[in-house]
Amino acid sequence: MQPIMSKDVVERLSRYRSVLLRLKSLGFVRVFSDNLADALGVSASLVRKDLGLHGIHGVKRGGYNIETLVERLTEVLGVSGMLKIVVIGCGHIGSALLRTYGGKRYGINAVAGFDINAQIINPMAAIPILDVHELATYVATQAIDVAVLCVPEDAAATVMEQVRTSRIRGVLNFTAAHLRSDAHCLVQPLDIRMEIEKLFCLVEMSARRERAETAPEGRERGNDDR
Amino acid sequence: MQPIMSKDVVERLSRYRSVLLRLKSLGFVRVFSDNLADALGVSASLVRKDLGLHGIHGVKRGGYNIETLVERLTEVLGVSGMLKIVVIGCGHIGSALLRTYGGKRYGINAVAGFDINAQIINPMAAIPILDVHELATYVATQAIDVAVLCVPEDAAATVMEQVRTSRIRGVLNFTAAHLRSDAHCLVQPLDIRMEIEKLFCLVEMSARRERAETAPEGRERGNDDR
DNA sequence: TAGATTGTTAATCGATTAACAATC
DNA sequence: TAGATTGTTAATCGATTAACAATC
Repeated sequence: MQPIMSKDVVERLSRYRSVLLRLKSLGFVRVFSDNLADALGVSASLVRKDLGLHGIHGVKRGGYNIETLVERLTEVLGVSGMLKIVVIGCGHIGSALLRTYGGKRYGINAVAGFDINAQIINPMAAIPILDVHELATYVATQAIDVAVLCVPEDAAATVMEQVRTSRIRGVLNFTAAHLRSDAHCLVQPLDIRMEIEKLFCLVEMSARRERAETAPEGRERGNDDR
Repeated sequence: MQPIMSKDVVERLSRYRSVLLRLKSLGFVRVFSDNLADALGVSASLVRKDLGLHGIHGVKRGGYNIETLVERLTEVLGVSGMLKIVVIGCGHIGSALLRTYGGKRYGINAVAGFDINAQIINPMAAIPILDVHELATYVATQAIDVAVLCVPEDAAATVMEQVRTSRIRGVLNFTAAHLRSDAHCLVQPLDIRMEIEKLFCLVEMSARRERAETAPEGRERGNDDR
């Protein structure tokens, strides 16, 4: 009933769901595989396969009911209810995430921050900021499964050791450090610097391609790119 | 000489480079395809192919020279020098990015922020925060190619229209809005909420799998997951 | 020389799409 | 009914890996 999903499939199901929530809020009731395919830039076959493989079926000629489709996707993805997270490292990015997701918005609830800087530790705040040493205890009592890691790169490995001894099962790693997943804890990298770099690279490449297309067909140095 | 790269290839080349910079800083001089393969979790064949396809060659038995490898990758990726960006939308996340990347750290230089809120506009600050209406003029005179979009989701489409009329060629989209790339401007999504959601989903799935493995072999409801 | 690593081809693998019968 | 859309199979495509000759 629950086939093992690749990251790509999780990504697509999550995007289907996001698109469907929008359609629903616009008052739409039904959707066709074609519509979802257009929205994601994939083929309609793939949409139907993605859904069918998870036991989600439409009706021939009538498409899919958005309401039930969202329900089923939420179930399959396991993202019903508030997703509770803690933020480890309350610097610029960490604090921003606490403020953004501290308000139970977007289905996510950042319930606490952790840091080593005594100056910013404040257990009495609406969203408490605690000492990292209390992490294991806190996540155990509060049943937290997922943490967002925003500490300085140098500190990442050490902090990650502490995370591994806790009940945390998933880490979104905002640091540039290479942290490995293990059987107990899944680490997902999200390196903003690298994303910016990749973007520059893709932009530069598309510029090169344009130049190549605009340029006359004549052979030039290094034109043997085949 | 410059084959068209898929996003996956760009991602890998960028990661090779990042790993190599670390090795270099540790005093390493040579690296084998095996090493890079281990670091990224791919095969050594793929590493050699990735490099070879871009005219980067090692020596049999001697591996690759890290120094020249980094140079060549930097060149191929087009990420030499400071990468100048502007940040559009200076809320929690936007401000955090300005502060993090405003200091020419990490090879990235956030040179200005843009917002519509008159209260936070401050053209005299070290990193000026300007009115969004000045965006086109600013990026034209300062030769900015890439922007990071951190406005509220509702505002994203409108702001993106303004971005499209500017010289901006690449946008890192932190909003949840679905913004399309076009021939002129490449939009790269980075939806933190969705990343957190995906992480929860992957964690949940790995938990399910464990339960399935631990559980006795006996047939149960929904055990026909094949 | 013997051993190790690259460069490159052929094989494999998985993901995606095309196509079409089933059917609403 | 005719037309449209699903569900599903077979075909395609691209990416990755295995394997090995070349060679340092």
